[in-house]
Amino acid sequence: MGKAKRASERRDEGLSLERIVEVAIELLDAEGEDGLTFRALATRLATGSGAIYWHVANKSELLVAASNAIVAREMKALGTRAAPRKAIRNIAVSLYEGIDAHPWVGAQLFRAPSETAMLQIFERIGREIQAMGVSRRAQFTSVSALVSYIIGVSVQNAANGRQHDPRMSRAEFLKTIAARWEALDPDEYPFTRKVAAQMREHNDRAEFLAGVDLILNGIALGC
Amino acid sequence: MGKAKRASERRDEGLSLERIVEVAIELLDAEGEDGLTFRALATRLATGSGAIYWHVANKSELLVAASNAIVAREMKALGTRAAPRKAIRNIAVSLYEGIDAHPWVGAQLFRAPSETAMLQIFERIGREIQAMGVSRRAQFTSVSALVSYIIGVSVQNAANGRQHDPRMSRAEFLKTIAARWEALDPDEYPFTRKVAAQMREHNDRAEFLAGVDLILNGIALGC
DNA sequence: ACCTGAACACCGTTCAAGT
DNA sequence: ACCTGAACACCGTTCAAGT
Repeated sequence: MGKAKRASERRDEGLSLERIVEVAIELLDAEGEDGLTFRALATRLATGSGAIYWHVANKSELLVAASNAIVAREMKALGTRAAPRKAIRNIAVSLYEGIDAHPWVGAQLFRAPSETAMLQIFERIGREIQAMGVSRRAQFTSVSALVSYIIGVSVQNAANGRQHDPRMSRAEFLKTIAARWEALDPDEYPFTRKVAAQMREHNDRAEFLAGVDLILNGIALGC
Repeated sequence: MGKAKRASERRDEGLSLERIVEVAIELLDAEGEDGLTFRALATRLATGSGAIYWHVANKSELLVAASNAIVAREMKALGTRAAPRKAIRNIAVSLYEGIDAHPWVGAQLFRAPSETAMLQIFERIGREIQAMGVSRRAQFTSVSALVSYIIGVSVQNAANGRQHDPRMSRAEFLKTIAARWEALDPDEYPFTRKVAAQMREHNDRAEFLAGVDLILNGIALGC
């Protein structure tokens, strides 16, 4: 052993999959999904666009690798010691914030659900559900529901963030939506009109966690 | 009144937004998201690609219109009379199956969450939550969680369906995945290995509905 | 007012040619 | 084994010209 795997560390010369993925992530974060082109990538890597194809089969594979890298990073950063419910909330928040910071990960997770990424999340939540004492036969359903909810809301939140003009503040944005809700047809949208005020004041992250708790309560009922 | 709005009915001549959207949906259903190009659309409509731009601003707007049309159709087809919990399950199943039959709707709902589509779903579920007697202050959170879960899982399910080779049966597919789960590293994936058998036998639609019930149970606890 | 279709700018991907 | 970069096929979108 000893210096056996030095090669994987610093290599300023030549391309490598890691280097390509790293620069792809930079591009995606800086300019969004449309910013990632093989031409832009090649320029930043000071090479020809064809060279990238030596290390990666196509763009879709590159996106999978990039989003796997983010999910793995987020999961690794998690502390390991917390009570089960608290631990699940931590995992949920990490993913929510990770996807919020890298919205393209969300899109990717949905376009081509990556098994490796999903498995990591599934496993972490599964262990906590087990620790909560959920019955053997309810475990699969409980974990599936939680994972789906957490990923689903995180991705929707990230997609929503890209929707509105970034010069508008969050408060202004909510105000605009709430005003639109209040102006809806009273016969067609009675309920939505009634909760418009709550829409104006709600906090997305808090609602997300409230939803996680709702599911956890439902799960706890079963055991 | 009387024959005042006849013009909106049959017009075999000339283009119209409705006609364009209709053909776009046919194309999307038949050949998937990549099949929708302005050139293919123009050919099917027997016109030039530029003509379409007279009726629709760009491709993104066309996708929004097409997916709104599907959601509206699905919501309209719903019966109106059922007990609240049953009604919510009906809405959930309609969306799940609608998105399963038109996977591109799912992708679209996430790429650019359409306010009109979301509002329709939010309103329908909201009325039922109100009918369940959920307290005023818990209503917004309850409906948000349900809508997020229902849309999220439906979209993920549709995306998963496009993943694997269509020649493989569902049972074969699950068997393959379960085998892969069982072969995972015992130290890194103890939980996932343990539930691999349940993965092999689970039914996606049933798990989806079980998740809805979990949330409904959590909601009912609060009131 | 509405349609036509060539033209433009820009992609992902391939591949013969190089080192 | 790995890199280069021109070439190919294919997009969305625009726009001068038509009716």
